[in-house]
Amino acid sequence: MANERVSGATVARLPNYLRCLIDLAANGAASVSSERLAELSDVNSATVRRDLATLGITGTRGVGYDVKYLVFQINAALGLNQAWPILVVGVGNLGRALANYGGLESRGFPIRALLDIDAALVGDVVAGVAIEHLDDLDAVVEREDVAMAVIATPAAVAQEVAEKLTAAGIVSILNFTATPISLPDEIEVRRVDLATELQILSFYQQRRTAARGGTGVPLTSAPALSAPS
Amino acid sequence: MANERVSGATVARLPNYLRCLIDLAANGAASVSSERLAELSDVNSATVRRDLATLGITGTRGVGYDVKYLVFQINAALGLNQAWPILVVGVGNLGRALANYGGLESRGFPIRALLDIDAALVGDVVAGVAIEHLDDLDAVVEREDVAMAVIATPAAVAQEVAEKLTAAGIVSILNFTATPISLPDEIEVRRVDLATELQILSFYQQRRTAARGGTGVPLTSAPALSAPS
DNA sequence: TTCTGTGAAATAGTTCACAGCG
DNA sequence: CGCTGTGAACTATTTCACAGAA
Repeated sequence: MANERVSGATVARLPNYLRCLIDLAANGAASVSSERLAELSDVNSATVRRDLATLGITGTRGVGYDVKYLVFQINAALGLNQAWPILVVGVGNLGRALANYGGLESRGFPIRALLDIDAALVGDVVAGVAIEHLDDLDAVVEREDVAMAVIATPAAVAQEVAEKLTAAGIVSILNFTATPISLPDEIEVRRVDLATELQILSFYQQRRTAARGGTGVPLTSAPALSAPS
Repeated sequence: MANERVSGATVARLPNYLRCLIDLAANGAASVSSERLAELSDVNSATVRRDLATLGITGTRGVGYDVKYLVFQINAALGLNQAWPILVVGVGNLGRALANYGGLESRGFPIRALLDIDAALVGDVVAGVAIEHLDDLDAVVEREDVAMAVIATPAAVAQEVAEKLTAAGIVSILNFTATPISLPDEIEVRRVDLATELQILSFYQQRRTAARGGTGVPLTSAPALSAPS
């Protein structure tokens, strides 16, 4: 296969390219220039060209890239030419939100199972999927042939759940809780945390406010620091 | 104020340091070495030292950093010495999940308002907050003095909602929909998209599978590409 | 002696700018 | 002629490694 070593930065941009390309295709565009795709994805056009070149994807000089081919190739690079069934552990509000959100199924990640430790929930059907008990994890993984899971439990049990998932054969985990989980290197984990995102926003917002002379916001400001030499 | 220019990479790590430090403090640790904090945060210790130095935070040679002081300083750097009230637009499953998730309130982001366009929802109370109509946005922003908002609507209306938020005076937005929104530079926006995260996981998973000789997974593999010279 | 603070080296990622293909 | 593909310059970020403070 053609891909050498694809940088993390490149990988992170691929889903965005894909989304833009799907829009373009829906609007009937047959080809697209790196310039245009760059504009839609909010990156530099050289970056687009280099990312694609890295994947071994080639365009036509003087014309651009074939939209359909590009979609196919990026899908292939991301491993999306097949659907990846997923399971969701934790059917609280968040788990339900995920189950009812059609965007996963439509983008190639059908939710095949919902698991919880609460026996009272077992058997309830959410978005067409019956909730099963976490104790049956092994059987579920085998039955549905899933390799990816989303953890939507309370943070306190995330690590424990992650270990069970790993033991059951899950190899990629999206952790939606506030605590990071640690697993062997061969398991791929990504964490998404709302509070983290808001805190980052807060940093920039605070800075902006400070730059404006601190109008309005009554910051309990830190004691002045002696700057290091 | 002591902060020169803090890199985005550094800012993104601060919430993680903070979480680790709060754990340490809860366990009674009075001081922490960069080595230990690095280990907990899964980064290199030199990175920790440099990040802190960038913020003007200084430790004690031979000892480490004072945990409580560090928490205070990072909080200050992130602008978290005050609470940032937020509002959530879109009270579907996701909006409800956010409203019921205590992790935001406890980390300094109390949800002060829930807005929706569906008149049938207006007046319902979710997690102690009454749903209001999006048309009343201006009044709500003024009344609650909020500067940050989370968009949890269907993707199709995200852009429109974002513009209304901006017009109403919101300056930081967390976009939880699949489509990016574009706004003037002075508005800070972050997008979190589930499918994007899963696609990134998929890339690494596919690669791992391929490396193992493709056992099991029946990938519709792309036609072999001629590698560029 | 331990652990910070930081020059300097190394690595990663972006962008320019242009030769050259279609 | 327009646009790709890519050397080479540039910028950002990480990491090493060590002088020096407590």
